[in-house]
Amino acid sequence: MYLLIEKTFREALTRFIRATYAVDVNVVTERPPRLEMGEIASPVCFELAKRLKRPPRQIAQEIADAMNTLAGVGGIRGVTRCAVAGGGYVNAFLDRAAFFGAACRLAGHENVEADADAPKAIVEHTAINPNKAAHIGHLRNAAIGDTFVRLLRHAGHRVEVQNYIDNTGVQVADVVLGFIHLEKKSLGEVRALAAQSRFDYYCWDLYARVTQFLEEDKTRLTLRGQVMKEIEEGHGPVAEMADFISTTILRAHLATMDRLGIDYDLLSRESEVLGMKFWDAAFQMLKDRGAIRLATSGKQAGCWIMPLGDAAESESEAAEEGVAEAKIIVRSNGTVTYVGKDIAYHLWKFGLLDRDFHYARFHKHPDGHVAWVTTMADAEKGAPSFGKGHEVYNVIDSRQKYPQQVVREGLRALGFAEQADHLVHIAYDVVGFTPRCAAELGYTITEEDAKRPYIEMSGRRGQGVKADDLLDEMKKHALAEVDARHRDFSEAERNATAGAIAIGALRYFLLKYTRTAIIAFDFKDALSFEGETGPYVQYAVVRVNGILRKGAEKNPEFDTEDLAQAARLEAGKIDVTPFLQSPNDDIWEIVLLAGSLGARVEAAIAAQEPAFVAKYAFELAQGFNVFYHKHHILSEKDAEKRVFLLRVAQLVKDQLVAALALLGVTAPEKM
RNA sequence: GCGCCCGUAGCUCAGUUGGAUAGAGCGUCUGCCUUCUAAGCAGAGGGUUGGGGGUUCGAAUCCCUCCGGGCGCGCCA
Repeated sequence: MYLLIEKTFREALTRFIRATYAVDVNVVTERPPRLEMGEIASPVCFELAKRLKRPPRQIAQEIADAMNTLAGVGGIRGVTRCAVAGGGYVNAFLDRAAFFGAACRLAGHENVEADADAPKAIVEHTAINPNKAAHIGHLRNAAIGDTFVRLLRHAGHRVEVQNYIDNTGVQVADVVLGFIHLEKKSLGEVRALAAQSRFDYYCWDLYARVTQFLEEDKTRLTLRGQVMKEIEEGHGPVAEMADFISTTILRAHLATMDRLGIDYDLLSRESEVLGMKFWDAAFQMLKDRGAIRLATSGKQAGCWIMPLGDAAESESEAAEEGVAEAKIIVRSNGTVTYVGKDIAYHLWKFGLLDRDFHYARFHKHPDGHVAWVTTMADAEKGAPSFGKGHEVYNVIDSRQKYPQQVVREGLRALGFAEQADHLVHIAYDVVGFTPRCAAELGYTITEEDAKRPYIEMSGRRGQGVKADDLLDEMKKHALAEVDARHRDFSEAERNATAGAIAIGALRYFLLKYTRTAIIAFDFKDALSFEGETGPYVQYAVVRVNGILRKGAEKNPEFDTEDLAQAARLEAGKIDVTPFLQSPNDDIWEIVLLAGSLGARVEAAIAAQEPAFVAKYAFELAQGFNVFYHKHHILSEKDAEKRVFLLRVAQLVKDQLVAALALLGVTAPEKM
């Protein structure tokens, strides 16, 4: 609601300024520091003052006067008047009653449905190597990605969610190596093991052992080389074991993500990127379009290289100095590098490659949604049209920034400038431990590590908090709290409530930090259900539930009267203006905030920053708690005010539920 | 060496394209449950926005410089 009025106000200012002063300025708006100064402010006159060489206040007065005439005849919908403030701000005051009515009508229906033929956004996230259990660093990736998907869908975008599975890389090979050389297990024995234990946890430990095994004696790396070669050939017992491991662990990852409500449309696997020869097609394109060239001298002789940035202009100098300024795409032995494969894959994502995968159904999410997988086998019928994205968002940690840039440059070099501009890297920083937390978990840390602000999680070394362990721990914690409060709950209620709280706490914890913040994980922070946490927000919803429930239960005699009053309120027969102008504006404050979800979602999408929405949910819950303590709804004597307060509570609840849904969190009925 | 990110209250972090008096949470201290759930609320205390310059009517935000921390730059994936 706020978003709409803000936009209208901005447009009115822009039009007026262009018509009157014949200048084009970017009109920005913001919230004034205090409500009595209005709800929208624009500092545009400071900029105009410079250009017109006139005092800002004078211009502001002219604009405000003009806007008032406009507003008076309904020129700016939702705005009652404008005024000059401070040194030259133009402030707008909203029609509070109209805002309230519109916000109530819109609440819960703000999301726009996407057209089936609208441009598609592809979001890739999660992408965990399928050789060990997921840890909370992986969870941060998935939570950011999943929330971003929800934001895009809320705003009416068509979205396809992909999870890239590197099932042929060293990480899987290392676990295969572990089973064969350290444990001397056959495929049959590995299968049996997987059937009777948590396979992803088992591999977690084995992977760490393999890492150590290889570090102890570098000559053992030849074993890895052998395993990788056999995996790449795609048949034989080693390849079969690799496939079994990666597939089993992928299922474990999906089960973990299902606990958090994270869905995928497509699981695209490296094995098919290789098997379908995407690279061959891309290689031809790169050569045809002159994006890469064969180096004939210097260190990179024999490699196919892609000049980068400045190197493109000064390549001869670089060659003379023997400096490697270009990115190697194909090695001198003819094998393709990681970026090469990634360029090929991104050509497919944008629908620029004349090849496609075969698809098969792989997994059914709890909500019934089917995740498809790429396959070398015959295609199953009924697959949606995958790929051909208009925009591509990759949620990958910030260390991958350089390779992502190279892929973008590759697209540009191929002449796909528009696609290159539409390839967005949603970078986030890692999750580490506080040194204290690492020590608690029993990891040996050096003295140097102890002084660091955080210690990195490492699947390779087997150091990390496993996602399922943390979720279990949080649920246990939540269950204890539920038990202490609600002895009357059934077993099913206890579980459902504790589960919702655990997910709320975990997802909020992962999303409240902005992407550039390094999360130093500590159980104390993560397990907290007080203050700026998911449960705090859920609790506000529960409070509204309580009011609505009690209102109906305890006062049946109220009921008929309130129903009649509520009907009058919806019909606009009750003048709510006095309620929204109470001496200190406190009710208006919460109504205004409740009507601002759309504006926050837009900002979150523009900045690709899910934390904005988490922050909003917390602020709204906080605002409600203040309102809740100040206005006792059910004991309010004035029937008109009572139904009004009740409607405000309902409005806040609707918006809290909507904001939580964007974060992938639900609120229980009671907690 | 080159490039990117970060430095804000005791701790952990916000601060939307430069805007009005820099905000939360945690922790500390003081109050509030016989009225809708205290997973809550009210209040107190806590700041040279790493230092120094500059641009601007206006800087936590932009530029320069220094200090401190992190990451990336491979014929690894």
